[in-house]
Amino acid sequence: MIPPAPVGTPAAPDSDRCDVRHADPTRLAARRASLLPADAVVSLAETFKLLGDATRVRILDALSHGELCVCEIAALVDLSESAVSHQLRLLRGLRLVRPRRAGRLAYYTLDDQHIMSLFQQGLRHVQEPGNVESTS
Amino acid sequence: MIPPAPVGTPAAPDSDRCDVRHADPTRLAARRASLLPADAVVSLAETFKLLGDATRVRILDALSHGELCVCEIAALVDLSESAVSHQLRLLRGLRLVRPRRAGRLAYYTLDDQHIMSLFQQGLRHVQEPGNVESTS
DNA sequence: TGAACATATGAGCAGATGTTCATATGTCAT
DNA sequence: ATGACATATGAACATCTGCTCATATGTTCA
Repeated sequence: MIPPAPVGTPAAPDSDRCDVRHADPTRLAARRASLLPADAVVSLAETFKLLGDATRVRILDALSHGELCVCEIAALVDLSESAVSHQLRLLRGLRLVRPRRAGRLAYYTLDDQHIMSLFQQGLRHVQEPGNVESTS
Repeated sequence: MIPPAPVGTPAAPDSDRCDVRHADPTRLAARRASLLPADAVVSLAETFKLLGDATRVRILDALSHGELCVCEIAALVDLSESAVSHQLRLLRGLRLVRPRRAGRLAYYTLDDQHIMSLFQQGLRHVQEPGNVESTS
C-alpha cells in the first residue's frame, strides 16, 4: 500500500505534517478534540449521500404531501417502477420512508419529519443570492 | 434509446402508467403541480451530494470552529494535501467554503451559515432512536 | 536568481452508484 | 388453479467519484 519512502525524507517522527512547522500544535490539538466523533461523521455523510441524488429528492418531495404507492411515484418522477423500487429500498434502509402494504399495492410515507426540515434548510442555501448556477 | 415497443401494449395514449388504472388521475395531477421545480431539485441534490461524503463532512466540521489552512485541514482529517485541495475545490464550487490567501498559505472558512444548521438537523435525524446501525 | 514550500490541478485508476433487464414473490379476479 | 398485476431483487453494465501521482503556479527566504 505504502509507496517506497520518498527519498530525502529523513525519518520524520511526526504523524502530522506541516502543522509542526508554521502552526502551533496546541491549536490543532484543541481543534482535533472538538471534532465530531467518527461514527457521527459517517452517519451524517450516509444520510446526506442518500439525499444527494435528484431521483431520491424527487421521490421524497413527492411523498412530502402524503403517501403514494410505488407506481404512482414512478409516474410522478417519470422512472421505471423497478428503478423506483430500488431507490425506495435505500430510503427504507435509512428509515427515511416507511411502507404500508394494501393488497398488492405498497404505499410509502416519509418516516422522519426531520427530512423535510433538511429540505427547507437546503433550499434556503440554494436560494441564497449567488449560490445558483445562473450567477451573472 | 427506447427499446422495441413491448408487444401486446395497444398504444396507451397516457403519459402515465398505472395511475390510470387504480388511482384517480386528478389526485396525481394535483401532486404533480405541487412538486418542486426541476432546477430546485437538481440544486438541492447537488448540495446534499456534496455533503454526502465523510471526508467533506470532516473538512466542514473542522472549519466550523474557525478558519484553517489547507495543510492544517489535511492534518486534521488525516489525508494528503492534494486530496484535501481537490475536495476544497468542490466545496468552493458550491460556495460552501471561501479561501483567504495569506502569503503562500490559503485559509479556508465556511461561507454559509446554513451549512451548520444542516449539520445540526442531520445529526438530529441520525440520533433519532432507531436510526443508527446499532439497532438492537 | 534559485531552492524550498503551500497550494492547485490534470490524468489515471479502483471502487461505488444508478439504471435496465430478467426474474421472483405475493395478491387479486376469474 | 390460472393469468394479470404490483412490487422486490439480483446481475450486468455504463457512468461517476475520490484518491494518488506527477506536475504547474505562485510565494518566501537566502
